[in-house]
Amino acid sequence: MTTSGLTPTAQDYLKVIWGAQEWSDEPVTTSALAERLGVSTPTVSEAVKRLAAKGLVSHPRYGSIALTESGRRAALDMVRRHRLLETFLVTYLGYGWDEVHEEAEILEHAVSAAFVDRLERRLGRPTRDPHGDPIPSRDGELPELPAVSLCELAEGAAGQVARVSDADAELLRYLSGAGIGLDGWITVVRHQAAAGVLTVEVDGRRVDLGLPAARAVWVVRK
Amino acid sequence: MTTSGLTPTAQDYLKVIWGAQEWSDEPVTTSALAERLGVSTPTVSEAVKRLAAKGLVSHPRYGSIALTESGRRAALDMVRRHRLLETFLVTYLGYGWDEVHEEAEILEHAVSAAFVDRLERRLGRPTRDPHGDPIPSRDGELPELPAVSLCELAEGAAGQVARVSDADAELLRYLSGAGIGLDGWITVVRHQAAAGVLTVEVDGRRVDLGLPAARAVWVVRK
DNA sequence: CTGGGGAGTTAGCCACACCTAAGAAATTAG
DNA sequence: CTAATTTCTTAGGTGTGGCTAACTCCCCAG
Repeated sequence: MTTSGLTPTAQDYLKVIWGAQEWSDEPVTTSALAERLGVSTPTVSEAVKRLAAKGLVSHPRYGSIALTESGRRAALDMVRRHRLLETFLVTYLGYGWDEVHEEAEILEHAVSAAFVDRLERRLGRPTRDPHGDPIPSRDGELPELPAVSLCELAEGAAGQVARVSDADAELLRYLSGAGIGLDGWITVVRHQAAAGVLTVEVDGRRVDLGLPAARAVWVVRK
Repeated sequence: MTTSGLTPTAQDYLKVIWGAQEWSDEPVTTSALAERLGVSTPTVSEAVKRLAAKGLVSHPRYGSIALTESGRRAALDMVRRHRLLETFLVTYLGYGWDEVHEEAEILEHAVSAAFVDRLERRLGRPTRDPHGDPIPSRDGELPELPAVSLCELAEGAAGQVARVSDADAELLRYLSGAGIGLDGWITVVRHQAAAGVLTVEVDGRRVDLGLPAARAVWVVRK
């Protein structure tokens, strides 16, 4: 219901705006959206104008873009679709966790609400996707998990992997190769801030992670 | 490969042209396509012009529209996608055979070639969809089944249901209710051509079918 | 063999989603 | 506090996919 009547492009904009809002305090700007969506700023300007006309976002001239309540609902519906689809691709079709994002990105615009509900039931109402991201409920609830980035962990501290950013498929493959996967245990051995390297121990093996990699891995302490 | 680079609309046109070519000898006209696609004739005219420019169809001015070889390949790829998806929706998500067509109609444009191949493997390389329609192979082979419409059967003759047209969901529900399903046995009891009614026997029960219903059911004799 | 009438195409319009180039606003620098 | 720079928007163009209205072509009937 909430996403019907929206074009795939509009759905994408809402999802990206939601993500930008969620993961940082910086204002959501035209250029930031253009960057993430891979389009020019005028294209974003026009699209945001259309979204505002539909009451899905607010955008004071030259100001920061924000979702309205109905915009947020639509965005979360897309996130729900995306994460359920990723779960399906892994558990039913045997995709790797590095391969699902692109496919889900397209499929999320194509499946019906009935499909999503059936899929959720069939998958056993999962609470997180293959990367550990929580799956929003049908009514827009999004469980918050108490995880922190590997970077936040002090030397000697250990944690269980709860979430890994799916933004970079290459990185996901690297992490798999290093033995890092969901629910695995990691101990931080040494911070080398200057070198931008974090040494961790996984399954008794030592692994050096660059800062981007370390930032992408979220763990639950202890 | 063969369908990539085509818009969903173009894919739909090709599929409909293929269907029109396949199921009747009548020339494929602009107005026939407009009818089936639910758009105006000028819209079809423009779209066909674009398809012809891409070498997917031939259309002599004011003449009949026909697929080229590459057009046929693309159309069959869409048919393959559609039928595999219908099979999936029934076997994995528990859809009824009357509910799958619409959903597959959208999904067929969204799934990747890799998805289709994985799905086919996962489903055990099925040869027909939930309505008995044969599923084209990846290289465009389409098994022909030796079935005839119920109408062709003489009084007293029996046959096994091999294929039911999925064009009308209402009709599919009616047939299910009457106990008619894939692989079931049917005996023709009486033709009443004047009344447009065919009396058949299914599971020991007598059922009266109207002509549209009888035409939609295909059986293998004996 | 000439007129209609119906089918098909062209013309001209709108919306969406993209672009580049140019102009307006806000912020930052001097 | 002006000036320069960055950022955003407007202007104008393209392609796809729709529409209605008007025109053109083909064919059949008289």
